[in-house]
Amino acid sequence: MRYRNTLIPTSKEAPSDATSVSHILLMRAGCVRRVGTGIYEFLPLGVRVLRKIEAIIRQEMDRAGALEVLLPALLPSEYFKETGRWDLFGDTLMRLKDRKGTEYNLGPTHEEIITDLARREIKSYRDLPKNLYQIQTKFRDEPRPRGGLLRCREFSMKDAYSFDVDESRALDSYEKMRGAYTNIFDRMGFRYRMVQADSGAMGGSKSAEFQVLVQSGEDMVAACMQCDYAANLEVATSPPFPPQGPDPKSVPAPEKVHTPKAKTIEQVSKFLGAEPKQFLKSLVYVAGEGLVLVVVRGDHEVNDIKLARALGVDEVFLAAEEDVKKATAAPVGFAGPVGFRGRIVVDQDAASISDGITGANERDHHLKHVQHGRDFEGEVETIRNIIDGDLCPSCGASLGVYRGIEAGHIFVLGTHYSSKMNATYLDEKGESNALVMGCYGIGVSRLVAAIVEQHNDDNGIVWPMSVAPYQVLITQLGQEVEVVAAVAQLEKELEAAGIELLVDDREGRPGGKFKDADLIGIPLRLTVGKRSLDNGGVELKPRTEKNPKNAELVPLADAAKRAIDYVQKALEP
RNA sequence: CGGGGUGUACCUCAAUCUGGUAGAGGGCCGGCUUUGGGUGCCGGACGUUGCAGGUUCAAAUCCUGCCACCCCGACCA
Repeated sequence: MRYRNTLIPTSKEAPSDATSVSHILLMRAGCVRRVGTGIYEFLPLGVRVLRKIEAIIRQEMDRAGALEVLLPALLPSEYFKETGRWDLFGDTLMRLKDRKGTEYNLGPTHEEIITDLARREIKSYRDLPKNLYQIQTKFRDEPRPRGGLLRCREFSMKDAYSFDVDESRALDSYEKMRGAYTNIFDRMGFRYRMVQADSGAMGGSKSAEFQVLVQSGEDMVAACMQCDYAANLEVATSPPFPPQGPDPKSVPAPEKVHTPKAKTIEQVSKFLGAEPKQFLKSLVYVAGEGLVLVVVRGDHEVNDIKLARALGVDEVFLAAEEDVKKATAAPVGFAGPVGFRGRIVVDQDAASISDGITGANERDHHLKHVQHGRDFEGEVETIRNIIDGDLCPSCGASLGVYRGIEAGHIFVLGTHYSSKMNATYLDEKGESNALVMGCYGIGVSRLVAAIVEQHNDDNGIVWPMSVAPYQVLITQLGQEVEVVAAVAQLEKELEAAGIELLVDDREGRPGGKFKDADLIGIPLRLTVGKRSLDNGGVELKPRTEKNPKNAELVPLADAAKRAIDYVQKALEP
């Protein structure tokens, strides 16, 4: 492809509404443009990346035995009404009516539609197992789209659904998908972890997320530095700390101390000369109807989702200042479990402190020598966030906490949808059973952004070869006859070898062309100019090589072969 | 939905506080110059200042209402 014949509108300046690296670079490199909040158009360069990603996904899905289908995006409301998700999805569902007033929604995901297909077309155990997938546009009225392609209202997703005779076969299907996903993310050059996730919402029995590790990620993941253990922060665990402090029997009775104006853990610990981990941090939460006093170690933080799960409620949030005053009879900052009338929940690592410091429920006062089980009662749960340095529950090594982008999610669904929609098959005995399902998603357009988040430098994008919009870029400097001829010769040889080639044949100064080359991030650059030819050939420089002086000068006759070798080597597994 | 911020040329932004002919840089078109990391100069096109009201001799600027977008929190590929 000749640059003059394509449309790659690059820009020196970052758009004002972009904050994430991927958003800025995809815009600057002319890959995408914003049309509305959470709605993007793909320009030629961006589409090529998208198609590369899709091709890898298709290959691996097909190889795992999945069958590609294409379901509609425009869905009559009856399907979502049948499972109750017409109401459950709430505002997130994009709804519309036709001229007759019939209700529709745009598909946010396709469990209902695929289950409908299955109940019509899959009748016998002989038809099983089946795994059907599609790559298709999804619509969700997100409360807050953000980060460019990272979180959109219209986005491309690969979704697959497996159907099996029973739970154990469903697990086989799940394992196959796990393997396919691993191949997919490996081939795209990601740094990622497969993590345990909270599978509650979808009603499934087993699930894992594929988290791409980047600073700008929305999710928090605790991952072991030694073994494979990795878990979403809301499900991550760590072994209980050994009891802290002196022998419990030797601890004197609680003693009230005056701590004027010291409210935060930091202030009080400084005032009393104690460490934060000796504190019983007490927080008042609203959970369902009532208030709950939550106690964690001073250097720990409460995880709201873990807390809600422990309490058996949908959600919890910190009580307002007024409610705290009412509940503790003291200003915020002096709450404590001793004498607190109401429900108390204690984190296991706070419960094991034998000699703790905590609020006295009285202005400017704290209590020393406080001990769970002796001085106050409270249900013991694990409700704190895992932090850097906590121990791995699997192997005992150190955990690290990372930010991640959820790029894929795999679930065993069970019969959640099939039983609601009466999707059954006949087994060998002629008995009717519900199909056992699994579902498997990958955010395809999100992957474009995730790749850029992980593969960039100060000058722009650095595409991995497997997903690069073009594999090789020829930067032509000058329009002299011998330069034009050399470029044409290289172009012919490379295209004959099936290399995806972009030739920057534009007029313009070298500086600008080099800047654009780095920005759009083609993995290998061949520079052809009068100077290089006089020096003996063309310059070959991988995008990963930052120093232009390290470009390699190769004879014109060898250049094409060298480039082809480079591309092939980069594509090897 | 709560909190914070921004709307001026295709893009990035000044001018708004203190009302008085709407500007710069980049990009784009034309010319000269330059030619290995965003050359320099000259000329040119591009605007209902988000929308609707109001105040005023006069509104980008002040007032009221609305809309859009971005960021921080509760959901998700």
